[in-house]
Amino acid sequence: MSGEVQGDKTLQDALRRAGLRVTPQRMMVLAALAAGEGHMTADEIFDLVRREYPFLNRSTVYRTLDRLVELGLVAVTDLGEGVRQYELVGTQPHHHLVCQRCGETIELADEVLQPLRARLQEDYGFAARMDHFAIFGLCRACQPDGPTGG
Amino acid sequence: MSGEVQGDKTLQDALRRAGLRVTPQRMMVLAALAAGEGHMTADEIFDLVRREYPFLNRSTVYRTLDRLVELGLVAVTDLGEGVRQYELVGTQPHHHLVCQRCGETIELADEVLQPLRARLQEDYGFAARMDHFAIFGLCRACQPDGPTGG
DNA sequence: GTTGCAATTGCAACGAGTTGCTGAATCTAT
DNA sequence: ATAGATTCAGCAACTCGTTGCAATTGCAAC
Repeated sequence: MSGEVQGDKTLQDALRRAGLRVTPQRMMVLAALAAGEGHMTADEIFDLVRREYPFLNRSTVYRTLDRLVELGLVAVTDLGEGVRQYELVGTQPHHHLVCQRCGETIELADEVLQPLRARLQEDYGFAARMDHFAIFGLCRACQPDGPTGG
Repeated sequence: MSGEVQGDKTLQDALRRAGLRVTPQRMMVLAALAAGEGHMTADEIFDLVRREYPFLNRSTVYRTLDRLVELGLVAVTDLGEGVRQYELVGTQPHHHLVCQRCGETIELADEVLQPLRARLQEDYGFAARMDHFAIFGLCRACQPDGPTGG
């Protein structure tokens, strides 16, 4: 990842504005996230960065990801696979319905969550951060027989 | 066992109906869940059961809890504390808003999630299992431009 | 009561993620 | 460019949770 990725500067600024230091490790984690399309696990990021910088430590990756999530630059999601998925925020937000039986995941448009988000803000004064959400349950095929069936 | 709890029979039946065996370990895990009020971690359950039955293994607790969750008898929630919370389903379902900054948790009535649940069923044919949900974000006090200014 | 078989347990080893500590690096001010 | 203050990286050890395997147990049929 020796190439400057579009947005590097922006991400650097975001770190600075939050009072965080800009370190090579952080930039490399960010670059890895930008290089990968969609979700990445911490380990995928770890491996990708280590191709160029083999001294990076696992805990650094995790700590960096935690900071980025706090900042709202990165979204974490537990899709129930035993590993968390990380993703740069900034693209179109989307979410997932995960079937607990067959494992299928259905993509969910963000607008479906808007009413809930609005209500939480109004009634509870709570700013829900649902950048990349996972909702568990049963997909159509795995449901017993619908509401009327048995 | 000294821990006969109201509902033991019902829970036994539920296991049987699901084709699962009724084992002392399972009943003890269930009894522990019934004894504890509200959420319990796997370790709390483990410790509680081991007071009477010191030979119980950790993995048995986890596997039992997994089965119970599959059956819908128990709800798991990750409140972001690094440990999962388990709770017997059957009481009034409730959920939590968790502030990522100060850690405060606000209880959320189940009815707030009904519209979302209904829409997921209608539009996606997906039966969301939200027994005990955690939604992360920022509470009123921790929001940059809150009512009292930032 | 005994038998047979599948489900379940315990064990040990593993994988993901976290934490306290110390030396190193970043940033600010000069 | 340098010094000082403070954050951050790397390490190692730890916790929570999972998994493969062999021995055991629950349950139903005899």
